[in-house]
Amino acid sequence: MSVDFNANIPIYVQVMNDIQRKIVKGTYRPNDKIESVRDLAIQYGVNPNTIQRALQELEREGLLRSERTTGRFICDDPERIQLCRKNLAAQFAEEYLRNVNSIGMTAEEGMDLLKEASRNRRKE
Amino acid sequence: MSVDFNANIPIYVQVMNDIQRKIVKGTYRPNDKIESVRDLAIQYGVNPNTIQRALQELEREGLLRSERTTGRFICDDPERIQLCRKNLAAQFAEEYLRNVNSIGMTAEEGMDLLKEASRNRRKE
Amino acid sequence: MSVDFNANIPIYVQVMNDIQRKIVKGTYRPNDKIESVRDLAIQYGVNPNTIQRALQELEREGLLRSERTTGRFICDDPERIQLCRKNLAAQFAEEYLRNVNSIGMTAEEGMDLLKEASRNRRKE
Amino acid sequence: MSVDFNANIPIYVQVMNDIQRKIVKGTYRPNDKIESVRDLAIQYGVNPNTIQRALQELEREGLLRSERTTGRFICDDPERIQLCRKNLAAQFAEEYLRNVNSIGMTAEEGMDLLKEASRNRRKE
DNA sequence: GTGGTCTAGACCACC
DNA sequence: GTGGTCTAGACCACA
Repeated sequence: MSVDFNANIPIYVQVMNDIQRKIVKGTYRPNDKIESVRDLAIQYGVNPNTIQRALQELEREGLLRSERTTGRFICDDPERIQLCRKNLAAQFAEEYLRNVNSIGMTAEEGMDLLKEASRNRRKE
Repeated sequence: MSVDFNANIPIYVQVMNDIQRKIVKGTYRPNDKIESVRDLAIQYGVNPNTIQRALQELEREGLLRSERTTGRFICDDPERIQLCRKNLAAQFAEEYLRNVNSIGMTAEEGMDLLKEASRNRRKE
Repeated sequence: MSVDFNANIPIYVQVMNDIQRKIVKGTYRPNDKIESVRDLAIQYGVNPNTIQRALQELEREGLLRSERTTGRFICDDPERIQLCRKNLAAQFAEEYLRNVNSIGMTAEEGMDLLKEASRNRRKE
Repeated sequence: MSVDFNANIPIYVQVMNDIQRKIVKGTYRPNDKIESVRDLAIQYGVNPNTIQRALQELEREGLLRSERTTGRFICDDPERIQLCRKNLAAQFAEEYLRNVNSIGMTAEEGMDLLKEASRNRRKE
C-alpha cells in the first residue's frame, strides 16, 4: 500500500508511480482535487520539493493539471486516463515477456509460471 | 539483445543482469571460462572497472568463481544455476502480478493481457 | 478572441492587455463607459479582484479614468490612445526583430518568414 | 548578450531559452559538450539547481542529452536542431501577426511597421 | 492557503 | 569531477 524508499529508484519517481497508479485505478477520480503539495509531503514523509517534482511530471503526462492558487486536479478526461491504464498494462506485459524470454522461457512457459504464482498468492 | 545505457539503472547492474541471464539461459554453460574483464569491457563498450564490479557481484551470488591466475569460470553446479533460474522466474511473475494488481486488474485479466501481448509480439 | 488562462502570465495582466488592445483597436471608443467590475468579472470568468487590479493598472497608464459614483470611462483623448497604439506596435516589431536575431536570422529573412506566415494564416 | 533577471519569467526558463537559441543559432554545435552544471551556474550567476532544471527541460525537448558522469552534450542530429529552429521562427512570426492583429493592424501594415523598425535599428 | 521558484548545501553513484 | 537527488527553508504572486 505505502511506498518503499529503499530502492535505487528516485523517490520522486516512486511517488509519481504511486499516484499514477491511484489515478488509473480510480482511487483518484477524474476532476478530483488532489491533496496540496504540503499535505502530500506529510503523507509520504518526504520534502515538499520532492512531491512538487513528482506532480510536475504527472502534469507533463497530462494526468494532472494545476490551477494556480486553487490546487491541482486529476485530469478530467476519462479516456486519457483509460489510455494511460492500457499503456501501463501493455508495458507490464511486455516487460514480463522480455524477462522470461531473457532466461530462455517461451511465452507459454511464462503463462504457466504465472498461473502457479497466482495460485500461491491466493493462499497467502 | 544488447544492453541499453540510457536507463537510470547503473551500468554495472545492467551488465550483471545480462550476464546472469546468459548463465541461467545456458548461453554460458557450467564450468565455462568467461571472457576476460578486458574483453568483456570491449564487448559491452564500457569501462573495465564497470565489468569488474559486475563480475564481483556475480561471484558474491555464487554464479561465478574466480581462479587467481587462470580467469573466471561459470559455477559448475547445475542445480545452483537451476535454482537461480527458478528464483528469477518467480521474481518476474511476482512482479508482474504486483504490477497489474496496482492498477486494479485481477490475475485473470493479467493473464488475458499477456496472451494478447504474446500474440502481438509474434507478429512483429 | 478570448483569453487563455493556461499561461504563466498572471491573469490580471492578461485581462489588462486584452482591454488595452480593445481600446487602441477602437472596440472601446474614447469616453465610452466601460462595463462594471462585476460585469467584466462575469464576462472574463474571473474573480472581481482580478478585474479590479487590471483596471487600476490601466488607470495608472492613463487609458482609463474612474469617476467615483458613475463608473469607469475610456480616456477621452484620442491622441493619447494613438500614441499608446504606436508604442505597442513599435514594441511588437522590436520584439520580433530581437527574436529572429537571437536565432541568427537577418531582418530580411525575418521579413520573408513573415510573408510566408501571413500566407499560411490566410488559408486557415 | 547576457540574460536579464528583471522579468516575471522564471530564471530557469530564461536560461533555457538562451541556451536553446545558442543551439539553433550554432553557437553550440551538434555533439559539442556543454559546460558543466556548476560552470554554467557561475557563468549565469545563478544557483546550480536552476541550471539543472533548465537543462532538464532542454533534454526533454531532445536538444540535449546527458551522459552520466561524463557531461551533457548537444543533440547530434542537425535535422532535429533545424526543425527546432524553424519551429521557433514560425512561432515568432505567428506571435507578431497575432500581436499586430490584436490592435487592428493588417499583416501588410505589420510588414511596413517592421521595415521601419528595421531601419531605425540599423541606425543605432 | 495554494502552487511556483530559488538558494544553499549536502550526499551519492559512477568513471 | 560529473550529473542526479534530496532537504530545509525562504519568498512571491495570486485568489
